[in-house]
Amino acid sequence: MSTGKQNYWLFKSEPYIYSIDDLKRDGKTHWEGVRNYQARNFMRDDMRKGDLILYYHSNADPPGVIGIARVAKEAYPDHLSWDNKSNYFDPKSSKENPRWVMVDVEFVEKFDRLIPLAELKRHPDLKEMMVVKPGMRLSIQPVEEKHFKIVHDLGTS
DNA sequence: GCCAACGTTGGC
DNA sequence: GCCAACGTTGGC
Repeated sequence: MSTGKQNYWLFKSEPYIYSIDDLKRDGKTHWEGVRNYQARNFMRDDMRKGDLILYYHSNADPPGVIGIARVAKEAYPDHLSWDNKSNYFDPKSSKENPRWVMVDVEFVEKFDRLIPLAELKRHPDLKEMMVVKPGMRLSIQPVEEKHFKIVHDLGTS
């Protein structure tokens, strides 16, 4: 899957924990605390610097895509996983043998409006997009280029 | 706040 | 290696 060409992603974040406005303020952040193997493998194996990200607000009212971010640094060990004072501590991870990784993400743009999940579900050309599938909980998802472009257009037109 | 869907853990 | 119990996610 990692072909060297640009890939596209969707990152979920709960806005009251870390919203796109937080990312805009910070400019760049560590995408910390991913503790799901599928999501980790995407970060570790397929994510490249410059990949573009649909920034998704989950557990929001309504949930949906609110902007664009970019991969600023490729996967490296998540040091919080061996920090026993962190919420993200995992006793099975160590400095010698890290189990989890994170990437750095930078702000690109905030949409003029949030594109609600319901609107994505309704869109005839987004039926195959992962995020609209029932029961899809993965917090980091690959996105097809054509889907990325459609959602980007919805957010900026 | 509910709860269905899903992932992980751990006893056997 | 099965699978029940448990914890988490996240839309509603």
